[in-house]
Amino acid sequence: MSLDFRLLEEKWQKRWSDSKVFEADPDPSKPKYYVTVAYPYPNAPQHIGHARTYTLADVHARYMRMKGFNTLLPMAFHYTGTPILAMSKRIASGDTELLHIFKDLYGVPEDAIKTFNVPVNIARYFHREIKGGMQEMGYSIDWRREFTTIDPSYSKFIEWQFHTLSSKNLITKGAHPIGWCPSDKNPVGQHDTQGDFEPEVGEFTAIKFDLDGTSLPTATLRPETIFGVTNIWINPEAVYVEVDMKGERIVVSKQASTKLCEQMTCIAVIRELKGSDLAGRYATNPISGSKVPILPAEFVDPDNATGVVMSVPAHAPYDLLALRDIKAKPDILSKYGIDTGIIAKIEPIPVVQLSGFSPIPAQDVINSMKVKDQLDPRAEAATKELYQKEFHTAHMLPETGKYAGLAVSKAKEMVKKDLISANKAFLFYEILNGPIYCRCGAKVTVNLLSDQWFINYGDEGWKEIVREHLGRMSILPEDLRQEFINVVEWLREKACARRSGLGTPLPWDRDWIIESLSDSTIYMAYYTIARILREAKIDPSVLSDSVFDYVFLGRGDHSKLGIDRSTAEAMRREFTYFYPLDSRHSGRDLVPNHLTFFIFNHVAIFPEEYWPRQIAVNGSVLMDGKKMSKSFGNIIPLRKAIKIYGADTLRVSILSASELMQDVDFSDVLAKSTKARLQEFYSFAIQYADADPIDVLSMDALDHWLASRVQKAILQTTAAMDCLRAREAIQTALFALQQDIMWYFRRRHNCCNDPKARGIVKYALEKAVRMMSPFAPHLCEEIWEQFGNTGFASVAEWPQAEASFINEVAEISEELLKDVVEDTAEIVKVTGIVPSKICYYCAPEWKWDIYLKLLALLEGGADPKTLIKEAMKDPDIRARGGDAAKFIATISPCVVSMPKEQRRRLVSSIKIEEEAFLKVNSDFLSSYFRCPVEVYPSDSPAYDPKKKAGIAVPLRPAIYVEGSACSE
RNA sequence: GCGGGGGUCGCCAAGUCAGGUCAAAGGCGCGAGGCUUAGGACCUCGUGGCGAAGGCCUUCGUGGGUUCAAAUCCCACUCCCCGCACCA
Repeated sequence: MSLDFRLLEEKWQKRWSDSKVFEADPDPSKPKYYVTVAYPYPNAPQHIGHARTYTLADVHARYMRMKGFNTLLPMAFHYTGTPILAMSKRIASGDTELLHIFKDLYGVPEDAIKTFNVPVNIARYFHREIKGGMQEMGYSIDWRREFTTIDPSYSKFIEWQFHTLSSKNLITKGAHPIGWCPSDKNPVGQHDTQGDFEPEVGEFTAIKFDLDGTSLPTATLRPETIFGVTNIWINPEAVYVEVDMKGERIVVSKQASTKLCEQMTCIAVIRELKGSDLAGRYATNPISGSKVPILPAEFVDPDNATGVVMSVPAHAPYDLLALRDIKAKPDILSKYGIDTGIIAKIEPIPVVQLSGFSPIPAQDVINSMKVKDQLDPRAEAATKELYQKEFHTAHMLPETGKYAGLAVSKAKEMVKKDLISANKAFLFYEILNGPIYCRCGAKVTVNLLSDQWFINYGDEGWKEIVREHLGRMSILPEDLRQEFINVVEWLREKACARRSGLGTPLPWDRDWIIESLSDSTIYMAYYTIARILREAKIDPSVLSDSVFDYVFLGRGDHSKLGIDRSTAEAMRREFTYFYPLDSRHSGRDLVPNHLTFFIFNHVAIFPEEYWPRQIAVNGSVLMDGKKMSKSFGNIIPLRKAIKIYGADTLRVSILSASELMQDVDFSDVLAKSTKARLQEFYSFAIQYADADPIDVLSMDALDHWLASRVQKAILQTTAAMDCLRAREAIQTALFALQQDIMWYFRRRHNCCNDPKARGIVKYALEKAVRMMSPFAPHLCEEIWEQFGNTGFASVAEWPQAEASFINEVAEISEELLKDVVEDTAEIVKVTGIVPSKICYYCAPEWKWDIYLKLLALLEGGADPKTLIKEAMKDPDIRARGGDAAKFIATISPCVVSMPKEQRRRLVSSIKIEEEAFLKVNSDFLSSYFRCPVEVYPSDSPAYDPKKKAGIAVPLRPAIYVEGSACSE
């Protein structure tokens, strides 16, 4: 009886859509719940990794809907940004690698690709693709509110956002270095480079050493070591130029002069000279005034920074090595006509004190890492290691004047600042992980954008409000709260606009496009009005700031907005009904940026009552234990996965494989076994479709047990759902409950034709179907319908535990029976006896009295150490004498180690009538072990050949197994 | 370096916040049996060691400590993953 999941899914998706069950409108008579999830960037199809976040959000929305909330889950598409532009360009230029990805990996049809030379067509194509996937997954989205971030109305909304931020002085302007293609005259991000390398920009301090009236800027990452300079290095074979920089003469490598042009204006080359022309001359240290020689060194790369390096042999392994090399081969000097005597005088000058090292730490590192010479690759590693250590732990020596005693990390900043303000240095930016090439083939350089716009997340007043609100927000999982707090602390100014890309132009400087992390922080508010804007056919041009002020801030007079009054009021109603956002869902990679910006922008723009309530974050998905990536070829597009496994299977697999923040390891076996489970659940459930309703009056102890277990499952599942522990919810609602039902079956001798039993099983299944409905909605709708219900399971009421069905005595008794079965089976197994008769001996009254007394003592807070003494104070127990003492001694360890909850249950329940209970169920035991079963009181057993009765303990009857030992 | 997450009995993975039902759920894999001409599917049992009576012994990254009791709490150490931005 194989079930066609796809057919079933289509059936229910159509019905949901036809009946508009997931369309939410304001309804003041019902409480609302508003869930959003980060909208997708449509430059590729989604894969099962994306599905995790969206499925969890959907499950959450579905759960809240069943709990009676008027729940809204909308979706939109984030067209903003540059990657789509870059892709379009690559397609237009016939890039075969990308064509291959589109065609073979993503399955994009040929004629669609033909349109991809227009960037927005890529977005439109994948938009449709992603949306199709979401619909096929059965997400309960209100599609009427869909939009894209390049819709003109959305742009007006973003303009309003930026005007509002600006009016609160949260937008600043400044200089910002970025990776740059000198040929395209455009910034380059990772997606613009050959091999997808993210350009890393490093900041060098170029310190100006005076050279007979011109200056020689030595570029360094460690300006604080200026005190230890013994000489300057240049590459003797490289070409240097003397240039005019803002009226000042400087000498740098030829390559550096080109780069300086990108980083500042007014560079004019005056003359070229060879590196060797500089060698042997002296330059003046701008801080100490001492003169140091300029020496040739091969390791100096003219294409790195200024091509001039200051030598600090005490702390820089390269410098020490170069000096050593030169000393070993003084003829290098004579080759360039330099007096070989000058190097003899050069001695390293220590600048910082690094504990655990000699005054010349560079020497220590060279020795320990066995670096040969300046061209040895280990020199690089040695430099890194020493720099790390010094930066974080070393302190400046007394010889460094005002910087003495400062930590290197502090001193570095101070020296840099002081030198720059004294015009003795300037900043020079360089690509650190270069060379990196733009896709056009040009080498990426650094450009200093002087008029960059920022959102000032470093604003202390703003941070304070964010901190305070964050403290009130719910963060799921709670473990992530600290990370959010940290992010708020180190957030600084964030560049918020770019020169290119899709998106909204900055309203006051239209050469800039607002970048994607800045135009996606408050759009959850836009969903509340998107439908109205479309339905009322509002012309975007009338969406002035005052309209948004009215709708979102309740400011202004609606008669002067320039739009229809009823429309304005409808938008305001919609916003005030659904806002604040109750839960924001996203993957954990967005914690340090989007999710935090989201809080920042909300508290800056909206009134306090509309600030977000909760953030829910989930981990990612691995494929067969490996990260999904194009190069591994292990990405399964979502729609393909749906075709293979079905939506419900995917939903349950992804959410049941691990808890919230852990990575899920998806695999074919996981999906297949999940599918089998769901299939089994379905086939099992429909067998009970026509069962009678539960008949409370005729329920026996076992029925009460199952009914009680159902209530426990409801309680536990609900608690798990409340903190989005989807895995636990599925485990409980599906697997645990199923196990209980299976046990019930065995107890009924696998025969459930009895209408009464069928009724109770259906009752349990009906609860399970409701609880599974958020996870496997299509399958549950199908069962729900076959169970004879009208309406959708998707909006059925979430089950509530019925207190009258909770029956601790039934549960304790049933546990007793399971324990008895288990213990008996253990004995049979270990002894190898083939049982011909089994006898059980139940503990006598007096043991129960003591047992319960001990439990009560512990419950009353007695110290486990003195429990025995405490118990012996009791006159009734003393009266029993030795037997009692012996009994207490045997059971006290197990009484003491009993979990609190169990102890409480036993103390508060009425006593279990073991003997009667086992006698009633001796048929079951007898058929289980295929032999006669007898139950006796242990104080007067009618048959006890091996004298076992004495060891009986409450809830642990003594067992005697009689039979022939198996000879093997 | 800073910040965050993690290391559990073949693999995946619960359990840790609130110490005790924890030799430690569940899934996968593996082994035995049942069912089948066989395979698959399915069902039952087993899957740290020992055990002819329900027990005992050794385990939760490593080493200490607290406690009647530690996978769980405290301290130290170690290894792995991720982020440190202008990029979605």
